[in-house]
Amino acid sequence: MTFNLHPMSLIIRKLSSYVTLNDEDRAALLALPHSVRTVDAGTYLVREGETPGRCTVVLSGYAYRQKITGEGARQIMAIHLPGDFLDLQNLFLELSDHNVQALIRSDIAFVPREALQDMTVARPTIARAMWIDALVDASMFREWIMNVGRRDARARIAHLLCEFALRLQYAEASDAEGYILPMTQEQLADAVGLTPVHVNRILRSLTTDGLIKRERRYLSIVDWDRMRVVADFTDRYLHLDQTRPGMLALQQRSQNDRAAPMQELHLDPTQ
Amino acid sequence: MTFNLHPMSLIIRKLSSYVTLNDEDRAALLALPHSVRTVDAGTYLVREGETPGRCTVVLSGYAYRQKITGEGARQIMAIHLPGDFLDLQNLFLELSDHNVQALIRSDIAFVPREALQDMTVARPTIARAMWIDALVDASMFREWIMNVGRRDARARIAHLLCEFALRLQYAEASDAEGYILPMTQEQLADAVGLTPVHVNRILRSLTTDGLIKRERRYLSIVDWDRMRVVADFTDRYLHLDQTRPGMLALQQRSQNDRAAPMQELHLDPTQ
DNA sequence: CGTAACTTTGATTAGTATCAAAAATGGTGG
DNA sequence: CCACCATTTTTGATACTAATCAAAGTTACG
Repeated sequence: MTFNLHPMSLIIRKLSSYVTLNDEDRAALLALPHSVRTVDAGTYLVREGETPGRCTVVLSGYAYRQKITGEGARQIMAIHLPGDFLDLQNLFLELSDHNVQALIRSDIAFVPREALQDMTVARPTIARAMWIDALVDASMFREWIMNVGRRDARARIAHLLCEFALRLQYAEASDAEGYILPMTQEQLADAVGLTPVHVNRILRSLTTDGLIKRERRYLSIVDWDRMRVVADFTDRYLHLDQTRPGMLALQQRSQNDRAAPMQELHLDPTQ
Repeated sequence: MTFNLHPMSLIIRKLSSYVTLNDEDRAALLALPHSVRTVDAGTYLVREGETPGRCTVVLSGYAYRQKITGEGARQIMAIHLPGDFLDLQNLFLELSDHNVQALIRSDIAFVPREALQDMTVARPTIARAMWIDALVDASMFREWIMNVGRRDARARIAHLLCEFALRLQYAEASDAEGYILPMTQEQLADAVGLTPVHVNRILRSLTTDGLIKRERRYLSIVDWDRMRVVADFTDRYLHLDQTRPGMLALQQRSQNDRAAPMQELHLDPTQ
């Protein structure tokens, strides 16, 4: 899978989902200095403890954020799709607190950090969009804390599968039927805080229960209604409802097809 | 515990830990419209699904971020200390994806959301500081994902206790000996993804093993060296190393006293 | 000083991890 | 195009951590 478009067009598309860019904004983005490289699966894009001198953007493929505990256990904290910025999380922090790796062979754009930092001053609208992007990432981190902290194995895995389906659909990187799950079961396990063996068993149980279908790595969610319940999935945390010129149609569709209102929570925890 | 200083001075102090504010920046902050209110424990400061019309800052007391699963289980995703902004996470997002509540009776400052948004355009340095603050929050979220996903019960709890100790010390809200743990064991459980019963057992085992000491809610870490190992704790994710005029002394001290170098990880996960 | 909230303890169960190994898949070079 | 090897997925048997259920102490508070 090689990348043909102008790399910055993907970024423009992404930022346009958060704010309305004017011509100058677009011109500034197109003028950003950058290089593009194809990297193999596993290539480190950012390393814990280092000061990234550049910001990276996924053009094609996937990347993931990861840390290793003192015991050697790995926790995956995020998966990134084409169009995602990888280093807004580090843009203003001296030392990276986690690793970022390519999940599969991917095309990556590299932009000098200073160029982006300068842009945050020169072009407030772009700054705002990048800020929003970082906030949405943070929201996903919060949901993952909940996923791993308070849902059982079945719900955790189902939740991750739902999240992928929706994000890929929004990124227009999947057909309506399903998608190619880009991760091994071991990586899945590290994303949901389980063992690979257990992930395997749950995946099959989801399959035999008629919630999902799998052929090789191709996965489709067969019964969205039941799946949403099992996964305890609501898409609010993805913040897909921001101003998205030109994406409203898609948004509508997804809301009808799959995001039918779950009954509202009105729990009032004692404190 | 009532709050006597000018509310904005706390914010200035906080932001100064990330950037160098000039007189105009300080003046702009002091001129921010705001109100102060004392709220009881449990008071909701932000509700999931709502659009917060104001940004809140903890002046005294504590606040926490929280979500409830469909099954009714609560996950606490962050604890905030005096000086922390609560709504930078929502500043540019339409609907809040989580709840924020006061942990104990607290003094809270409310700033109109637009006033802060305007400031991000008018005063880039302040914008940058607020952005950094949000990024540090995100870093803490990542660490919590790892805590809850890949550490066992003992390490999880120990880690949280270490985090508190360090953050409180930096906020100069604790003496050198220890601190008042502001949470019930049930809340602790919800922060680390365990049951209160199990938290209780682990706390005692940490006590009998001579790692911590407890009198009522007052907690002190007796053996930092062993505690750091048990907790798998490193403070990098707190990003206390940003430019901090006037706080270098404290930082030095903490590095000598408690943050002695752990042996570096050089694990190279297969991918 | 009485009551609600919180902490502590015990006994049992459930959910995942661990260990081990076989089957399937994917890629590579001959 | 096939044989081979590494990786990934699947399965089984057992161990263990943490959850659950239940209830007694303890502390905080009006």
